Amino acid sequence: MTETPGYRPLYRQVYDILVNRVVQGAWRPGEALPSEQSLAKELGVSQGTVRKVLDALTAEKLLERRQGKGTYIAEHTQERALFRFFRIARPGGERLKPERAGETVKVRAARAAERAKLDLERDARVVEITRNRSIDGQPAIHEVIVVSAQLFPGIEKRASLPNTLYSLYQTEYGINIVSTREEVHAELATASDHRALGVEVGSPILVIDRVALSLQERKVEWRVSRLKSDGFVYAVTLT
Amino acid sequence: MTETPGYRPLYRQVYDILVNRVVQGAWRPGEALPSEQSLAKELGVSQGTVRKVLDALTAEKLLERRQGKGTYIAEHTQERALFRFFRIARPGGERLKPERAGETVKVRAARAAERAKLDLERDARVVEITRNRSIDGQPAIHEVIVVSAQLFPGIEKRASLPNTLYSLYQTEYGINIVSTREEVHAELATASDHRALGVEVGSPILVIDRVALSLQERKVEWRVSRLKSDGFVYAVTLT
DNA sequence: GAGTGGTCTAGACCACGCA
DNA sequence: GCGTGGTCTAGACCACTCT
Repeated sequence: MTETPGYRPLYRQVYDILVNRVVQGAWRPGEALPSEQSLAKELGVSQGTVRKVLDALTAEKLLERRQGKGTYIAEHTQERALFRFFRIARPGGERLKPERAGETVKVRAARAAERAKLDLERDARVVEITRNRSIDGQPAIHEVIVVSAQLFPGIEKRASLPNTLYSLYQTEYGINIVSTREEVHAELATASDHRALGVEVGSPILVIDRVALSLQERKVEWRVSRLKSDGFVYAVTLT
Repeated sequence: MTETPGYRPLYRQVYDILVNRVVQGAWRPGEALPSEQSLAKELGVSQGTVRKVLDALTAEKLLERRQGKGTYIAEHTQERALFRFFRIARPGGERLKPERAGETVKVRAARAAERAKLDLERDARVVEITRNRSIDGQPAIHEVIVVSAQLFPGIEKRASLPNTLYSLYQTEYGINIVSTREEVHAELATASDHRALGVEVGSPILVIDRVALSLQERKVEWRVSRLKSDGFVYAVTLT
């Protein structure tokens, strides 16, 4: 995948060092990094080189920079995580916030499809979270979320899971979700959709199949969301 | 929308100057810009400042830089335009290329919905392009594309339109499409879908509603694509 | 070898946040 | 007033392309 470097720019090395530190939890979410000057001195490079790396990491939304204050580990707060990866809106563009409306959690052996999606070992176990979500008080989304039980030990014993799981992954397990790959298609509502969403059997349903990737490109979560299609759209801006 | 600058960094001014030149067609797609040094001298700034701007424009995919050669206006080639904004794939991720399979073009008065979507005047006229597309020889997509007749004079008289309209917009009309806003939802196939796509009435259809924006954030094109849903997905990576 | 973009440095000054 | 990030400069050297 990655080609032979042959030549490895300084800022690339600095980049790897800093990413490693972040991954290893050298700083907690929300915590400030050392200043450009001190990082530069410590790593033996110029401030400009450190700056280039910090800017790149900021563009990747791993860090946040505030003039006059410092550079911080980006936090997957409820708000931010929600709007970064939650793409459901009203036709025309109005952003929506889903509320939670029922959830079940269980641990079981991984199925073949799950092992394939998440690159799991043959005897791996997974945590399955099933949740229904409402928008404006109406049932709208039914989600099945699958993660490796090994990666998230004890997650099934938590009393309540946050609305945005990604902030939990980050703060409790040190796993940063930085990107997702989604595939969207249309289906007809089944009897189970009728029970979960209150739609008629045979009405159109939008199905969103998402794999969430961590900073190290590891496949961390598989999530299939079934969305009632009248009054909602899946909205994306491509650039 | 835009706030008062109050303070306007040099590189911002240089950015605006260069974007204006590109928009005004100072260089043709594929053509090389002057070197960093000569731009710096001409604009009275340092090479580093010019570089920052050129890097930013490269990130926006408006320019391409090649070490040892120069900086070029990015071309919306068939290949690149296709893969940049065409998000249809096989489940699992395999990218697809659509073939054209029938097209009609007409000019008519804009409807209210079209005026709203494209910010058109009350008496505006539009060009409507209806096309069917096949994938692997099977009808798969039905598209209705609407653009302002004023923005694209004579486009309806062209003998044949390219597979990717965006390269035509760029080379013949100097309009660069840099982003799109898409809304995806599910519907049931109608009789017209049955005729165009060969699917049964009542089967699930993925509908993609896209507005394409030019460099100046102008709404240039409205496109509604109806996609047969078995065997195809709308695939996107969020970061 | 000449010319281009790519990396890196050292140092200056500006804008911002805070004590 | 101090420390932070943000902008800008001038100059050096490296890597790549073409002649």
